[in-house]
Amino acid sequence: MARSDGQNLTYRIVQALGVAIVSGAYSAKNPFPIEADLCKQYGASRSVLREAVKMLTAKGLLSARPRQGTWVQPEEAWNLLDPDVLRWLLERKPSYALLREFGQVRLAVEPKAAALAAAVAPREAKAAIATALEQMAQADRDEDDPLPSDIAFHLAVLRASGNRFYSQLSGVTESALRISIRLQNRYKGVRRASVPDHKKISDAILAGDADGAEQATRALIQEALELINKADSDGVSEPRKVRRS
Amino acid sequence: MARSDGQNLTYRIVQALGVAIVSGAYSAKNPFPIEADLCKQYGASRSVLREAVKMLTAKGLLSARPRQGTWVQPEEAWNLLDPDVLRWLLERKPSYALLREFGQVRLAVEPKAAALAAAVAPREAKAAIATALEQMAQADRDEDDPLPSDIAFHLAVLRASGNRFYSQLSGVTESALRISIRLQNRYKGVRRASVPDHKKISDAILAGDADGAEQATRALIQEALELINKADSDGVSEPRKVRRS
DNA sequence: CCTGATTATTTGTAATATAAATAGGATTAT
DNA sequence: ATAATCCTATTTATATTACAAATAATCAGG
Repeated sequence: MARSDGQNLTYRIVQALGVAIVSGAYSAKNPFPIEADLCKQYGASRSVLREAVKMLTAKGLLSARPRQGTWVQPEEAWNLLDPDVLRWLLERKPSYALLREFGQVRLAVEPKAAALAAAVAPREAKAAIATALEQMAQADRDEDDPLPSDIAFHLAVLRASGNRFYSQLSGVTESALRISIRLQNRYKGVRRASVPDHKKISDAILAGDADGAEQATRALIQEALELINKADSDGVSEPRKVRRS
Repeated sequence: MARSDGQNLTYRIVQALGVAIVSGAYSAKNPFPIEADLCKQYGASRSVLREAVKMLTAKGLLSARPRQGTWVQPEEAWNLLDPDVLRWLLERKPSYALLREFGQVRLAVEPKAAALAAAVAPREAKAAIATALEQMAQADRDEDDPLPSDIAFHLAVLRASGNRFYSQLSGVTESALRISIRLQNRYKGVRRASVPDHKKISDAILAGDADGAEQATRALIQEALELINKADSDGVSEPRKVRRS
């Protein structure tokens, strides 16, 4: 697994420490503990603990030096685009600021991905988009939760772009979408998935209409972004923590 | 250090293995070695070697299971947006495909970053952009290498956007820009830094003209991207490996 | 007060032992 | 013969201990 699930002790510690770090649990008055103390705290051997710390170091969260200890890196050094890091941040410390910033990324990227998908995606990739749309419509009719198919739709578009960096973003988009859409639900009440808006995108991509796909996607995400800004300025309570999956 | 420089044994092994992995050194006929063999190969203890492997696992390059061994993840799982991973890829295995894909990312992101910078950047951040432009002009006059100031300019714009994800991208943009601009040099002959094009961007940002900044940036990157495509279809030799910094 | 040696602390590296997981082969029952 | 089960070998996971290296803090001597 690429993700840090709870399969073994090391990954459990990575998860626990990662969450604690991005939640701001460590600071000047509560510095990051030394190895020995963390071993005691988690009941783990030095080997395991050091491996966990090294994984967090690889994600830009920590840094270490002999005698100086191990410390939390400044936030600018964190690999925000690492799926684990972004997930920890969004699940434990969701903020309108972060949602807005990620919304801006989506607004920059997804319309271009849709345009590329329209222009160059192979038949199967386009089919995956159509399938996600169909499931979304189905969920809408049955008044099921549209979230999974909504997410699947956006990921399918990113993947269909054929751009590896965009595909890569699907990993982090998944977390962000989950939080964003939950916010929309709470703000607008029971969610009616905007099937027609998504259908416009899908139709344009299937028809090979790059411009149309780009504009339709931009409109959709612009709306989501505006909702975030509106909820923020209206002072709607910050999006709540989410249960771990 | 967030980057894997050669400070200690673990990081040297991370670097060596990371490069080997992204270069495709391991495959079905040459599977990733078991711990014991890697220890011998690098003359390191199991602790050090395991910590290095864990760091590469955190970057999505490796995965491991008891009895099954450690193996290289499929390329889709690699954290392409990890600065180390992208640097290894671009330095060791630069391809037009990857440069084009990263160019598409820049084309999506940088114009929006410039627009944001024009709209919201504080005075110091704008000043940093102006300074980079000035150094670029200076280098141009003195026929010095314009590369460092060119890079500094783009990073300053990304940072001035105030969007943490865009700032984050500056880490990976640095590697990609270095390769891209080298390519332009070889293709167009001695490079004359396009100071006027960058000045347009800087002026618009300083004037708070978001649309102007966006369009000027788009034009600049579009040109760079077209050059990559042109060099590719003209069959110009693939960009060469770069010495390690 | 400064300078340089000393010490103490923390991470870095090494070596070894045992546990857990599991692919693949051997065994047994039907 | 086939299927289910057990066994075994291999590889990573975890634990423990020891020592090395780096360096901040302390102390001694001028």
